[in-house]
Amino acid sequence: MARFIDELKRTHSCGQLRAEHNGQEVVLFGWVQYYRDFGGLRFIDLRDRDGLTQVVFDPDVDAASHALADTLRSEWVVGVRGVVRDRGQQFSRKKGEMVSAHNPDLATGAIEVVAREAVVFNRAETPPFEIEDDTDTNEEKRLQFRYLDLRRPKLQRVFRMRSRMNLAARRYLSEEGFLELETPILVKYTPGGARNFLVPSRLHAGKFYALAESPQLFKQLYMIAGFERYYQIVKCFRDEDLRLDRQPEFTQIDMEMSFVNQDDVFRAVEGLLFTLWREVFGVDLGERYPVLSHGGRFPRMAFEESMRRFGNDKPDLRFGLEHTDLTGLVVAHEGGGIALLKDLADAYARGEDRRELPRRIVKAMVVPASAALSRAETDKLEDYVKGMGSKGLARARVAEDGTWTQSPFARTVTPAFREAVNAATGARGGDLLIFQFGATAMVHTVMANLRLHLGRKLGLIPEYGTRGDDWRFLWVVDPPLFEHDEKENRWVAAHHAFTRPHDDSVPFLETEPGRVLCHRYDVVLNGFEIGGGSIRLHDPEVQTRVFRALGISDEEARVKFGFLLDALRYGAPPHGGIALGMDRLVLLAAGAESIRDVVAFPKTQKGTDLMTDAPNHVSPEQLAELRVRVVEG
RNA sequence: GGGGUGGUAGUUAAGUCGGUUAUAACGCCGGCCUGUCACGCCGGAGGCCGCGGGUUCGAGUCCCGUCCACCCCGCCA
Repeated sequence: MARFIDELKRTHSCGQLRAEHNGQEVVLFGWVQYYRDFGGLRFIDLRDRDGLTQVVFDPDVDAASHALADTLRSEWVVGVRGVVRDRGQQFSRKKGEMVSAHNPDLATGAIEVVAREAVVFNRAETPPFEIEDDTDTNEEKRLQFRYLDLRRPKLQRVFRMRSRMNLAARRYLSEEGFLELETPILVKYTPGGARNFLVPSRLHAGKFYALAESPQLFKQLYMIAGFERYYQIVKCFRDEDLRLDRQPEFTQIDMEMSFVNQDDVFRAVEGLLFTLWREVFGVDLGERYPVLSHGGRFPRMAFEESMRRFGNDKPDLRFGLEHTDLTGLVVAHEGGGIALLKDLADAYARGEDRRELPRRIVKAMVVPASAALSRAETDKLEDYVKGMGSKGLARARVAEDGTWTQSPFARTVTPAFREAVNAATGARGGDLLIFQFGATAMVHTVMANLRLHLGRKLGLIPEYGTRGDDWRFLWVVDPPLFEHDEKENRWVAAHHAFTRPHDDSVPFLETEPGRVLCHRYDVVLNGFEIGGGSIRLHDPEVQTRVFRALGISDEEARVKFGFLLDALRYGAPPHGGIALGMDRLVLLAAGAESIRDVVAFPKTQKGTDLMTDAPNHVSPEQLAELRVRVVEG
């Protein structure tokens, strides 16, 4: 029977001991963080998930453990029995006088544990990098040794936060009458939306399951089944390209409610987010977000306004640098003397482009004079936007008298158009105007990214994370139900095909699909979409018309969504819901740099796991059993 | 699929106009040290310069290709 662990049980954690424990005998287990060897006297800092405690090995107290301490190295796993002692005053050889031996930088810095007995549970190879918070080791190496990276207190805090968040969410939702219900992960493939990962079926050669991209259809079936309020903290899978805030598998706090409208969903989500921020992050959002006149908490912005002012549907409201849409001015001034814009104005004049559904637009942004961007810097911005499909970055420096200099437009622009642009954008002397024109989506993408890029560059927002408690929540509401696919020249569902259109939009379903708005909503925080959902379409008649607008035949609809269409015919309650991105919530709350910092075992941007080397090849025998053949590409 | 950034001891970086022995810090190993706390001091080991090809008398450095990681576009809520 082993002395430590079996007989000597851990009495305290390494973050626990204080002066009040002076004189107690304790048993600590942990990892060697640092060792400081004076020959005669040896110190180690012992680390467990709670903190660090200094252990001193004194030959006059116990010669055996003092000798053992000579062998200790970083990350060895050890147990210590010893006595807590106030560090008191000690003679400092460096300073030549008596000084306090307390370490104010350490929570346990008032005390130390004098070892009476020690054991090495396990030695450790020299780790490939040091286990400390301010590591500069690159992420590739840290992901390869993720289990070591996860030892760093910084990451330990993130995953404790995740754990508390799970608990707080479950408690809140349970108290609000939501039932935690499970949904399948192996599901039927349904086309549209995100790509699914496919799983070959051994029992049905040549057939495949899909990994659920979300529990969407099943949570609706729970509503039809009469459970009224559902939630689940659930993994979802999407086989799409990755980004800073996207992993191929990720976690959602998924919710669905019956007999509710949009306001009801908003209130439930606001309540949840208030709870999480209060209980997990210690922030009272009530100070910034009192109850508003509509009964909700967070401000709301129409999708159209968000696109117009910020160029995307997830605006970061922490700073300005808003966009101005100049399309109307350009048309009114017939290009304003600028050859590049004349063509666009003419297209509108001929009716090829329409204001309701513009294929091409012109936008501008004012960079304040205080930014003092140099020519070299704006040239770099031009390279940056070209990477996003832009042809260039036209700009104009506004002089005190309102004229433009340093601009390809300066020579030909009409004074009237110039003044109109200055007025519309609010540009003043010294400011720099930045223009984008061309395909709508490209202009929005470029301008939205430029805004964020400049916001960071000018220090209006930090490179990542949040300064102080600057949490800016927003509901983005009323987006169009359909998007126009330019390549295939047809309408496609902007979200999924079961989103409820606005009642006053329904008449446009057949005539002008682009004008149909819907009860879809995203909750946005500091430029991240942290959740999205919709009120679902439960009226079979309108559902049929939506499918028709999408060019989906009844037959096709039956093949794709038959089970849900059937279910909707058997008495579906009005219902709606939302899914919150758990990883993104933690990313923001923890002030992390990337989603990989808040996922325990994340994939790289190419979807590989550097630690396990997934995905990998499998044997021909396995493939044969699945009746799958790999084709060389 | 496209654009950009990076890859040099275990780790992080420097490496000039192509030039002969590729530097530094931390870490590691050995030694000394009874009050340190990122201890200190002395000594030492450690390199496929991502990989492949080319140019050259000579390549970490120039050229071509390729792999890996990251950021972005497309894609994706």
